[in-house]
This record gives sequence, C-alpha cells and structure tokens, in this order.
Amino acid sequence: MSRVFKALSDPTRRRVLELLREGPLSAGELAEHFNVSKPTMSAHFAVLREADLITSEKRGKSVLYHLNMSVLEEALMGFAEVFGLDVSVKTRIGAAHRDGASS
Amino acid sequence: MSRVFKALSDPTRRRVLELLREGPLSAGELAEHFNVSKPTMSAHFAVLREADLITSEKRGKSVLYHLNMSVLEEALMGFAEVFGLDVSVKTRIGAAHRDGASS
DNA sequence: ACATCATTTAGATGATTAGCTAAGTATCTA
DNA sequence: TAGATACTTAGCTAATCATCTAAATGATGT
Repeated sequence: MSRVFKALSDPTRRRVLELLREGPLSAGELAEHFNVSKPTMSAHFAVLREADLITSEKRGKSVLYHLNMSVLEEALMGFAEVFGLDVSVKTRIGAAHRDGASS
Repeated sequence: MSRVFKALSDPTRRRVLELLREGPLSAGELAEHFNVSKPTMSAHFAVLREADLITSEKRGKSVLYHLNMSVLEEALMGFAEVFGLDVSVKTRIGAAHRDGASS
C-alpha cells in the first residue's frame, strides 16, 4: 500500500500510468513524452513495477509496459473503504477496448 | 496532488487520518497511538497540514486536529477519474453523522 | 512570577530519492 | 562478427525524509 502511494506521489509516474491506460507502450515510446533521460525513466518504471502497478514484457529489442489496472483499483478501493468511500469502475457505455492481449 | 499522495505514502500518516475519521483529536492523543517521539509526530502533522488533509485548531493547552474529508475525497476523485474509476461517498444507512459543519 | 503541561522548532544523522553521464547487456541486421 | 538500437545498471550528486534529543514557545494554575 505504501509502495503504491509512493509510486503515485510523482507526477511523471502518474502520467506514465495515464499513458498506459490506452494500451501498452514501450519504454522508448513512454520516454518520448518526458524531458528526462532514459535512465531516469527506467528508474521510474522500476518504482512502478515494484508497486506492481505495471508489468513488463520483452518484445524483440523493446520492452513493452502494461498497466496493471486491477492493482491500482484494489489499492484505491482498500484505502477508500476505511474512509467510507466507494471506488467503482465507471461504466463507459460503448467503450470499445482495444486490448492486444490474447483471448 | 503530489503532496496528497506523498502524505498518504507513509503508514503513520495514513493511520492518523484513519483515527481522525471518528472525530477530532489532540496532537497528544494522536501521538499515544504510535511508537515515535512527539516531534516526529509533529512533523507528520505538518506534512498532512501541507497537503490540506487536516486542519489544526488551538484549544487551550492542546492543539486539536480535524480530518479534511472533502480534500481527501476530491483528490481521490480527481485522480480516479482519469482511470475510469468513480469515487463516491459510501451510503451508510442509519449512520448519524456527528458533524457540526453546516449543510 | 513560577512551575507545569502540550506542542513545536532547531539541529543533527542516516536513509532514500530524482536526476545525471557513462558503461553494460540484449537483440536485430547487414 | 560488427554495428546499430533499445534499455538497464553503475556510480555519482544534491535534495528531501523520518527519526532522534534538546531547547523554545505558549497556555494554565498556584
């Protein structure tokens, strides 16, 4: 739980998660959106991976990062519950999810 | 936003908020629940105040701390929205809210 | 005024953090 | 095998963090 909030406490990392919401992206593609060095980005990815908010997958030369939505959801839910708040998945009517994963 | 998540990234501070959920408590009363020195607790209070998650009120010799529920709510809402999540106030049927604030 | 109680400020320390450059590891392609 | 491409690891620095003890502030009570 602390790890998740720690991860979320950095704007760059929050933005990374936001970008991944639309679908998986490579480390390089993600890095293009920020004005910091690749190694710095790599460190941010590591923090997010530690918190289990993202997962990585080797794809040829690249590394694809996926958002772990369920972890984000559950962390927020678990925390919110204590304060009498409900976290639920917003129903986006007609939202087509372009998700490359199998099935 | 970063300030809120940073504040939430420490378990002691999360627990302080949780304790304040039941109603205002003095610095000393709060400190009793933890195994750290008073000055350390005072520093934690400062972080929470910076994030506007709590407010302080002088009451005689003591300082009363109040939870700023609306700020917590709005921060969580604002963040969750980006990820297609809804945060709402849990309806606690029959919950008498002992809260002096007007409407 | 003085002592006491409640809390914060000052000042120090060791650990962690975000950032960098330079070097290392994999993978592809010629 | 050599070169290029995509990332990560190593190693550094400056800043922030959580913690402590000791001292300062502020309010109450005698």
